[in-house]
This record gives sequence, C-alpha cells and structure tokens, in this order.
Amino acid sequence: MAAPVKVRFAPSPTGFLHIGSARTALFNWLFARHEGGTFCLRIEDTDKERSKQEFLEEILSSLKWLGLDWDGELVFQSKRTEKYRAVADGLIAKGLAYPEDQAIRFRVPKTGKVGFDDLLHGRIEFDLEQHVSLAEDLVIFKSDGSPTYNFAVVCDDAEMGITHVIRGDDHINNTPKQIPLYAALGLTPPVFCHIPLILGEDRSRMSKRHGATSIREYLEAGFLPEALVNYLSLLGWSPGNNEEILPLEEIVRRFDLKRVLKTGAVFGRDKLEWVNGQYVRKLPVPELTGRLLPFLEKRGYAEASKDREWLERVVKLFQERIFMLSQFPDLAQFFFDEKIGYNQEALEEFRKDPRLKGAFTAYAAALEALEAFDVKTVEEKSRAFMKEQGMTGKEFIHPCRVALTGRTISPGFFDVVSLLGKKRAAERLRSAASQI
RNA sequence: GGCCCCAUCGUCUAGUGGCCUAGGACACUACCCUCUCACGGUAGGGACAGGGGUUCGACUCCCCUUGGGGCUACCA
Repeated sequence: MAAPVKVRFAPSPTGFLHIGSARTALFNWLFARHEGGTFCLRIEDTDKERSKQEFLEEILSSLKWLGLDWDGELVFQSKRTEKYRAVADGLIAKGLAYPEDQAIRFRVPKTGKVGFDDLLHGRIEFDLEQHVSLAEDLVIFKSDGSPTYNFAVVCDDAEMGITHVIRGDDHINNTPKQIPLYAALGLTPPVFCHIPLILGEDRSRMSKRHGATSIREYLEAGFLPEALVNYLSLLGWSPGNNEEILPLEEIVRRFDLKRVLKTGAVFGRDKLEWVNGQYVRKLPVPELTGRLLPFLEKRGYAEASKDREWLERVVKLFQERIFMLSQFPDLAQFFFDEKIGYNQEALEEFRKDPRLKGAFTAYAAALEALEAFDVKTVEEKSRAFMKEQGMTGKEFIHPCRVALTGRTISPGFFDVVSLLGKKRAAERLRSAASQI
C-alpha cells in the first residue's frame, strides 16, 4: 500500500486568485480527490509588505466558488516563524548554515549535480558548476527575521507530510535549491510534478495584458464555475476519448496526473465561452433562473423576479441564445424595461410599407380581443390575422418584432408576444404605429 | 548571457513504432432547418518545425538545428 496522497495549494495573498494559479489548484485538487487523498491550503504570507487580508479572503472565496474544497485548517506561514527559526538554528548548529549581515545562509553544494525525478518530465538534472543561481549560498532567513520562500516551503512541505508537490513548471529551477535542504535536514523529498503554465495568445505566461486573469472577473463576466473548471481541466489534460464536456465527478474519476501534457496551453476565450454555453443549455431552467438573478439585480431588473413563473418562461427563451449569464439582461431587456429604443434603421425601412401603420393598430386590437394568451393561441390567431391582412409572415412579423422589442433580433416572435402579455404588447404596437 | 523546460491544424487536443491518405473540439466558410437571432444538423479548408540517425517501418525512439517559454532576489 502506497502512503496516502497529500497535496497542497500554496497561494500568496498578494493579489486575486489568478487563472493560472487556479488551474494549479485544480490539478492538485483533482489528483487528491481521484486518489482519495488530502488537499490542503497553505497561505504563503511571509512577505509582510505585499500580503493583504482582503486578498486572502478573495482567494478563498474564489476557490469556494470553483468548488475546490480543502481539507483541514489553513496553514499560515506568517505564524510559523518560530518553527523555521528552530530548523535554521539546527542547521547552524550542524555547521550547515551561518549568519551573515543579520541574514542566515545555507551552505549549498558547489560541485556535482542535483537532480530529481519529475512525475511528468522524468529525470531533471542540474550541473551545479554551471547553474549560476546555485553558486551562492542560499539565504534562508532574511535580515528582517522572516524566512525565505524556498526555505519555508521545504520546512512546511516536510512537516505537513506533503507527498506530491504539484506546481507550475516555472518552479523547476527552484527545485535544485530545495533538494539540498531536504538532504541537510535528513528528509526525503516529496514527488515533484511540474505542470505547464497557462499562456496568453502570444504564448507568454498569461498576464493582465492578455485579458481577464482573476477568477473574480470570470464570475462577474457570467461564467459558470462548473464550466470554467471543466475548461481549465482540459488545458493540459484530456480524458483521452474525445470527450470534452464532463461532469466534475467524471473528471475526478478519470483524472490522471501522468496524462498531463508537458506543453504550455494557450488560454482560449472562445472555447471557454463555448463550454460555458454548453453548461448554460444543460442547466434546468429554474436553476438557470436562480443564477441569473444577480445579473438582473445588477442591471436594476430585480423586480422581474417577483413573478418567478413568468421569469422562468423568459429565461427558457434565452437559454439557447446566451453563452454567458451577463448577456441575459441585455438580450432580454425589452421584457424588463418599457423603454425599448427602436432600431431606427428598421423603422425607416418599415415606413416604406404603407400597410404597416394600420396593421399595427389592428393587430393590437386583435390581440386585445383574445381570451387566452398562450403561445399556441397567439400564433394561431396572429397567423389568421396576417392572412386577413394579406401579409406574409416575413412582411408582418419582422416589423412587429421591432415594434414590440425595439430590435431586429429576438426569440421566437409568438413567444415574445405571449410573454409580453396582452396589455404591454398592444401598447407597444400602438406606440410604434404612432411613430411610423 | 547562463541554466532549465517545451515543440501535432490559428487554438485546445487524440496519438505512446505499423490501426494515420493523422481523429475530435473551438474558431472560420458554405449549405440545411427557419419569423430574425441562436440552438441543432451536414460539408469544407486547416497540422506531425527542419535535418540527420535507429528500424523492415517513424507523428511516435536518439542526436543536432531552429523556434517558443520559464528561471536567473534577503518576491513568492
């Protein structure tokens, strides 16, 4: 029996949760859940200047939003200074480290090779005589009394019993600094697995200039967390059978660290949007409606949720027309707002047909005469009305669509009429008639 | 500059020596469906960076070149 897996995600609370970090967290989480192991969080807040409480809260809420739950208590490096100090003192006592200008330096080996077996890359070796950054003794305690990253990481990973260190491959060059530390401490290093970074369109590490990088921005843009997680899991990994839209449980079940690619993947917004659209379409309407509520509120359409049944019918009309939640208030605006702003070009076009003005008015009356106002009835009566008027569907429906919605595009016309209701539909038709 | 990593369609990827005249998805184009839009459906263009080996046989293994990226802090 192999030892139970224990991994960690170790963010620094110096900024929002970056999409790249989130992917690293996700792969750690997927690996832990797949193996039935433990996924913990360690807050690397040794940089007192840049670490902020608000960033910590932001990171935690982003992880929760993504559904990446962690095990056990948070470990704060800032609260463990004593421990690091004790370890450093031990090193000094053994002559393996020494104070210098208030700082403590660890004597690193200057000749030979340092290497490790990476789970993904296989053997990676460094020739100490050529690796300039390894030539100087490693500072493990700064002169301000706080431990350095490479030192704290080793102490913590060892003490927490981390079995697999899964991190971005930008850390490959840190590994040869950490290995000698494990040796000096008499510890066996964990298994290292360096996964590729997420890239921007120009193939350089994804950063703000490539667009949205914080998880919060994706939440606000109207992405579904399960869609973002699905998409992220496909960056550098695939189940191997051409399947792409997979429920989280299935991703967990099939996730295999060894199948992760070594190549950096470009973050493609287009495909993310497509994946999100797939999830939007799969959501039961009541559920989708609930998720749209915050976006409606933000636009001042909170009133709309009072008639939940009606709102759900509206949502259903747009379920296949949006791929991001944030699109809904815009596309369905004419359902929530009486000010509909006519598409002027279209209006101009309709003025060329002398029949329209009268048809709008007559249609308004025809609708008002209806007893039932369900979609089926509306469609039947409307088609009969068109026939009476001697107008084709195209001649009549397009102008009416603009009269009712202000726009040239909308969900099915009869659905719109029915959901707008008798009163509002008639009002808008008359209003339009007066304007052409 | 030095060190390290990487290399299949524009992008995400399948592929682990013959199943590949390289499969899927996004995007793009055309057509179908149709009251517009979207969804859906069908079709199409589009890749193994280059050069050497190894082998009966290389997208798959090795080497070189080229290209890209990362790291080079008393930041994490």
